[in-house]
Amino acid sequence: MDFRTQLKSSNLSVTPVRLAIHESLVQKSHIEASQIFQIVQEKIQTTSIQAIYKNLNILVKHGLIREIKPKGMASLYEMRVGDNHHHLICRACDTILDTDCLDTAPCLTSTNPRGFVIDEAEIIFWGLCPKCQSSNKGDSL
Amino acid sequence: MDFRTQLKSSNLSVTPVRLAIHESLVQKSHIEASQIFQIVQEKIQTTSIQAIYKNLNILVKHGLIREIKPKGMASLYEMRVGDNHHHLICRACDTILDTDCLDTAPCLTSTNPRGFVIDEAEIIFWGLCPKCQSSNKGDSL
DNA sequence: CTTTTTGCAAATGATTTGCATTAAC
DNA sequence: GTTAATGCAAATCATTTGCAAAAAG
Repeated sequence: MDFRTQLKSSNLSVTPVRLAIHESLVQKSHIEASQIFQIVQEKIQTTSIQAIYKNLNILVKHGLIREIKPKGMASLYEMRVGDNHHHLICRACDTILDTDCLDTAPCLTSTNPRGFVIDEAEIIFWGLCPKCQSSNKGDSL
Repeated sequence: MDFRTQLKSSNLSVTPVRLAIHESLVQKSHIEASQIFQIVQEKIQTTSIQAIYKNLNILVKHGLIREIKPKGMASLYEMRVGDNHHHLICRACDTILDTDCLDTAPCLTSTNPRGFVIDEAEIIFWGLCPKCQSSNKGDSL
């Protein structure tokens, strides 16, 4: 499904800024808001970093883009969502690579995907705790 | 090894602020700097949030505490380090639970640890990429 | 007595909010 | 026309930096 259609499906307006954000993320994955702003600005000189942030938040909320927040870095954004892929980050140069799920539990085995020497595997599971499942708290998300 | 000893092993001074930070993290895990500040302040009224941050950074760097940075939240700190445990976060109430590594690859199976209904498993592998292994970049870390 | 840490003030960086103008539907 | 998005300004929040005074070794 193309991005315009995705926007419409989420009842979001198709605007030049949103299309430009999409383009920037197709061009380069795992980039932060300020970098997106720079790329969008080339097309739309009058845009603002605040509009970028507002849109990124909206797009994340509607599941059109994904946000990752590695410790020590600003939030990074990417187009790939809901495909259970993960990230390899180099401590030295901040290079970020996508990696599909490994067959063996990655927190136990220091397997060596893409030539990385891994010293830490950090996993966060997002969901609803037992209490919030039974209450209505989950509904508003 | 007790915390004073750990500090000395890392050539760090044993100071009241550091001991109070340690106490606060023993008291409650996965708390952010401002919460640590509040707890430390009860003991040491004259302390400052900046001293807390400086110490947290130092302690993280020396591996005495661990930092986690879930998207949408401030950095959280905990005493458990180097034991390959991971985190379950409730989207609704922000409850955070520790979880040991699962036997099956958690990104593939939406297993249900601790009663959580998991909708996303986010993994970040930290390490050195092939290029930085061969250069001297990794040495300074 | 030398080095490290602290407390304070100020700065920075990332991100959010409010509101009037403008563009999408 | 009505609703949603934009651009701008200002505010907020998390975090860092610089420096002189105080505490630790």
